[in-house]
Amino acid sequence: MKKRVTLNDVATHAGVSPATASRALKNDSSVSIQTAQRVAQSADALNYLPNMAARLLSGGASDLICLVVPSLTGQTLSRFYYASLIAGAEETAHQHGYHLLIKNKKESEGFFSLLDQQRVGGVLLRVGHNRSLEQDYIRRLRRAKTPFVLIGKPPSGKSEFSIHIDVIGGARSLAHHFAEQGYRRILFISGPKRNSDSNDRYYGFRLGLTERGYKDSQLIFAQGDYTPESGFRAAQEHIKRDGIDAVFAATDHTALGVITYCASRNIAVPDEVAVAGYDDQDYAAYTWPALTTVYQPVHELGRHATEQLLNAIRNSQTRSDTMILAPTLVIRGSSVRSAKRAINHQKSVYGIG
Amino acid sequence: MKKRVTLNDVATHAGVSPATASRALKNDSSVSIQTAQRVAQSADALNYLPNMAARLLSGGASDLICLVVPSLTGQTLSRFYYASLIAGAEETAHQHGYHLLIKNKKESEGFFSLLDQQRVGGVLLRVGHNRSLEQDYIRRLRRAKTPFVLIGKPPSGKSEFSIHIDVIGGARSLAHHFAEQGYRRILFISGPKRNSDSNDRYYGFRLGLTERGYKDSQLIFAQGDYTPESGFRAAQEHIKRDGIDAVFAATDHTALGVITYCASRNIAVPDEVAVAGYDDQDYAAYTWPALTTVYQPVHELGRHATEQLLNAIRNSQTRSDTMILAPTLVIRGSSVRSAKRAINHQKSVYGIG
DNA sequence: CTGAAAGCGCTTACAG
DNA sequence: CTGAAAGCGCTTACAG
Repeated sequence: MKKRVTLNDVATHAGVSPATASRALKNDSSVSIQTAQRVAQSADALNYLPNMAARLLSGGASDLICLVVPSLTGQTLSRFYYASLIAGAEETAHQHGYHLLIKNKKESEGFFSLLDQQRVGGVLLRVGHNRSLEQDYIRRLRRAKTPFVLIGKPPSGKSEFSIHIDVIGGARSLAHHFAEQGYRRILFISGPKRNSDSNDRYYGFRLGLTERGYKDSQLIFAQGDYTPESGFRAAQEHIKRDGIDAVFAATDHTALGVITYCASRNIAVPDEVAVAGYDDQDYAAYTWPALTTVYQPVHELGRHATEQLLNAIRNSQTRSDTMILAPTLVIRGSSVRSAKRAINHQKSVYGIG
Repeated sequence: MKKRVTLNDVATHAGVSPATASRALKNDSSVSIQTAQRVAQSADALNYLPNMAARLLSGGASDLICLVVPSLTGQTLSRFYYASLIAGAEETAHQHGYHLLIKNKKESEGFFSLLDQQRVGGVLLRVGHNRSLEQDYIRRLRRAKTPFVLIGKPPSGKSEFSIHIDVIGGARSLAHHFAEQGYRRILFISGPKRNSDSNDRYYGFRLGLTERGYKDSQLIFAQGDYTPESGFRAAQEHIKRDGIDAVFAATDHTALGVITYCASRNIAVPDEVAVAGYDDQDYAAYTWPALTTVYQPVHELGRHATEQLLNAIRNSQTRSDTMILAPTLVIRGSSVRSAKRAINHQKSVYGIG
């Protein structure tokens, strides 16, 4: 069993002191270029890997990044979203030699102890679910001087680096699409109360309708919770009673509940009632009819957030920019009323000739 | 800014040496009970948290657990599955004071360096996708003497601790259900080639049919890849040509493609063709008709795997048991041929009748 | 630009 | 059962 190679070995090999080797390896500008090169070569030749425990103990930086998310299983939305987010973050972290730690937001003590011990080099914090808890996190992060990036909109009043998807814009463009199709009485089925994503979807959707001259009375709000069941129920309660001709559900899952309700009651989609969702889940192209929805670049969100964080770590700069990613409206059969066109659309989706 | 409290502080407070305090805190049997209690109280009183970097550097054990998964985004199956698995593992790890690291299996160098440096206390390795790579992992894990638990069936010939869901049993019980319903010509749509899960679903399903007296010629195999699209295509190719009256898709996603195909061709489900999937995705209860499927306790899988790993870490015992979790057959409307009602629904829903 | 030295906070033989 | 001491592998003032 060969001994692990240490900084000392590298230093000896390069003919310098461990101190110099240490500096050279972290690109300290005080080291001469030739020395730095020599050390780099030696490290390479010996296949040197720094011992993180030692580095950490003596005040060095950690190569761990922590992604803090709300419960992975709570809402039906979450699994899809967070798996993509984690994948994007992990991939990017790995490319830069970092490792990704996952923490549940509600387990704050565990996280804070990590922070107090400076065990993580940076933090990705998903926000928008529990402002006061999130404020606690931000406070602790600041105190620990640990770089962080917020995923979602930052709690108001603070300026942090944050990144989010333009949810309002996505919902707005969907409203414009509905307007083009000429729908007159529209049902919106929300996610859980106080969920900022759901609120933004409602806000953007209403904004888009207003811009197209709709009146408040043409938009009906139903409380939902992101589940298919809540979509089914809201459809059941409102579609007939309120003469609804189009439904925008805050989530594809919820839209699926609406489609199921319509199927069970012989209500033709989209000809009697148009339906749209949000998220572009895996299956959205394969419901019947295929579901109009908004694609969110969640994987890219994970990537960019991590890249920004690594930037902040390396430059120890505290920027407070906001980065916004654009979603994409995906129009499918469930919201396009021209029957023939819809059929053709289906055909092309499924490669039917 | 208050100084961090160290082992030394605890030792002083308890009136013992740091060495004794260290031993007491890790329940070394050589410490007297009274001393151990006193130290524990002091640690409590001072709110002591061990410095993991220091512990690690001096040969102590890590409080990190690493979960190694194949790509989180590759197959459509994966997101649902891995988000649940991660959630179960994270939750359990946290309860025991451990932190969870996520690694992509294909990024093996990063993982191996973690291993070589003894930075992780234990590893959860998801297997069943790439035997030779997985063998490499196991070899390195053994060499590093790092405790690990395999999630999935272990590569043959080796005895390791492993845990998996009884996929064969789940598919078998679904076959029995199909037999009860009296279906005569059955289409199976697989996942990707060489995917062990998919193979097990096929194997178990065929076994179940054989047990009920079916002949080989009554079961038709179609190659799929877990996507809805592959379900649509396989249905298109086989259902009419081969006179299929029931379809078992290796995944709910794929089953959804089959249902969509049937809807697009006015084929009544389940009255003309019964459909079943596997996984019990969030939406399975909300397709039309609701999808018969097999629920897999993935969250529990994550929990149990982590618990077993922590056991192995604490007792430094090398067990080689296999733990098997039972799936649950969930019978819904898509496979139960009861009614005129269903036919009428179908007709009106899709504007036939 | 470089080196000698102290120190980070623990663990673990080694003595008693 | 307990303590003194060395050491884990790095980083970083402090001198030059």
